[in-house]
Amino acid sequence: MKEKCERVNAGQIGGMLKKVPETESITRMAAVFQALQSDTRLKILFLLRQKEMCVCELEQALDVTQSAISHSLRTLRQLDLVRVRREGKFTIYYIADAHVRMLIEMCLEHVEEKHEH
Amino acid sequence: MKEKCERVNAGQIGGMLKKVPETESITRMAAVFQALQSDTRLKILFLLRQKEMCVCELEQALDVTQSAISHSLRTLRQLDLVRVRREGKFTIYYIADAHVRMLIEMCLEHVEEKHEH
DNA sequence: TGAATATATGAACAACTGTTCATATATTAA
DNA sequence: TTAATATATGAACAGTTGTTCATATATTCA
Repeated sequence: MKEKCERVNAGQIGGMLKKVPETESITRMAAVFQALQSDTRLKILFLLRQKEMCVCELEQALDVTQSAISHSLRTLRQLDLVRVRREGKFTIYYIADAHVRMLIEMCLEHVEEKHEH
Repeated sequence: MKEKCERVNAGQIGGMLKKVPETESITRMAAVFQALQSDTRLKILFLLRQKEMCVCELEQALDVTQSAISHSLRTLRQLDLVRVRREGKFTIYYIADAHVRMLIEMCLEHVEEKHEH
């Protein structure tokens, strides 16, 4: 650690660093936000927020290939942002939990608020 | 639109699509999540959550160059996730608003919950 | 069984991102 | 003024991502 700026209080900063989540959590969070960073995946979540859906329904709703949707769903699934249920030959996807709903709603509020004036 | 899967109800899907935020909002959200997807920027936010800080303090706390921090801060600033205030020769950064705090807290809860069992 | 439908996966490529290095600008103090 | 400190910016490169295409697997129904 270099001691440069007069505002720096090394002890205080040390204390603050302890309150930053551990690297593993940060990396996991980065992965979650990274999954939420694609237009396609966001649209999928805003659809699933209204009703659980199978892949073909999503395919009908979105303007990308079935392959792209499937890849997107896998990403969301791996981070437990959506969950799956088999129903005969259909695979039904749905939003995992309230956190996920909150995340996209908070973010939507944030971006819409900024453009109202 | 192709009409394939027997579960698809084109009318219903049309109605659901209307409730998906408009493309501009989605794109803006994607940009916000994209900004939150980097370890460095997340650490910055978890530090700023505790106390507003100048760039050198962040430099002291994080293990990246001043340039990298400055670039990261610009990204966060452009999306109104953090705001700036000049104080003499220092530039003080702070979390923009409650939405941002919520976003990182929701995500942290999500990832920590998943690893407790 | 076999054909049809539904979904998943791997490869490949263009596009994008984060970092560092080098340098520019802004502010203060001398 | 000039020197020192604080911050910002542009270029460039390695690494990562999202999509499509081609193909594989799984389930149902005849």
